[in-house]
Amino acid sequence: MARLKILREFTQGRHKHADCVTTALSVAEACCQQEGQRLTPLRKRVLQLVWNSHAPVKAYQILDVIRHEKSGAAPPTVYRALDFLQEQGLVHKIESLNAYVGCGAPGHVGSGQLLICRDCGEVAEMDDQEVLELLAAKSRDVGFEITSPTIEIKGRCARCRSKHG
Amino acid sequence: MARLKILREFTQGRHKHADCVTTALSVAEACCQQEGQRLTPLRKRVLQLVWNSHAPVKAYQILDVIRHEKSGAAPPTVYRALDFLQEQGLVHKIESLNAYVGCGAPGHVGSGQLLICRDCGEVAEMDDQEVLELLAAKSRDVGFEITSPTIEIKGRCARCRSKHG
DNA sequence: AATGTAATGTTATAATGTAACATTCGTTCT
DNA sequence: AGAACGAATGTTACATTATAACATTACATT
Repeated sequence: MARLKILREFTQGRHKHADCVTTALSVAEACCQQEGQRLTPLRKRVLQLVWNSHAPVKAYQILDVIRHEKSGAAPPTVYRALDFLQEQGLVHKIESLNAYVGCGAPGHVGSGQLLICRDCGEVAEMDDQEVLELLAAKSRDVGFEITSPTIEIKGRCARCRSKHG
Repeated sequence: MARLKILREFTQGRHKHADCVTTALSVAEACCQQEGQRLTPLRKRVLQLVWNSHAPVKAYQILDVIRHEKSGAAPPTVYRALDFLQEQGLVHKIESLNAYVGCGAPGHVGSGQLLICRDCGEVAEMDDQEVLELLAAKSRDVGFEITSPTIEIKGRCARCRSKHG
């Protein structure tokens, strides 16, 4: 089973979450630097709020926080930051939940496979070439050329399975 | 490339679309009959409206039509019908578009792979066991057990590719 | 400092979806 | 036939998600 990359793992029990956030932010800094993009304080703050949870975060949850920090924050404040972060591949939108998660490996826009645990709500991300290639091959059989697949898989993570049967 | 089933094809050029609709409706009749479910006139009409296009249809587009036919139609009128149709596997929701398409092979809830053409907007549906099995295997490697995958693939259909390069 | 673009602020509204309760319709039982 | 029950629909109100459009501010370059 080569080529299975994990971009974002489930937290198996406790972990030092501050580290996830710190890492994500410094990776983001580096990534934007490289691309000549500006990770402004607002964008950085939104990214931090997305990373504050291993479960998907909703735009209006972020807005609620930002409102307490900046008077005059409004939906576009948050959506624009999220759009930017998505373009940079720093966050993914989970379409089936209208919510957002941080991406563990930016530069890497919208191709991973998101694993969403129905019990604990956490989201992991795989990036598997075999899956993409198989999908591409099957699509080609129908004459279809893939530009961007959205793969969101609901199920149960290892920890929840071992916990309640 | 065994096991690749096509549940819903792209329309390659013209076709007698009335036939798609007629077939879908009678399949639905049979399917509900079998399951002891009631395909009421309202539900049937909504299904028909979903099938009227090979492109995804929005809930409020359906509502606009229904409003002209029944005074007092409101969002729940449509959403309830759509919920029922989804439960029966007669339509799929495309999460990334907030829109609906008819399913070519009911009884078959939420497992196909939707192919969405960025140019013409049409949607086809594959149901490929290999893809599902590969995803299941890869997920298992991470300890994850799939309950329901959402696979929505954007790209270009054969016809649009041959038409504009 | 002057200019131009990117980012953010601000107001308003559009688009999507659901909660909660009332009424009607169909079936079954007597 | 009539009563009684649950399923389906009607109805009102509102919650959630997202964008348009225009004004202002911040930043980089000249």
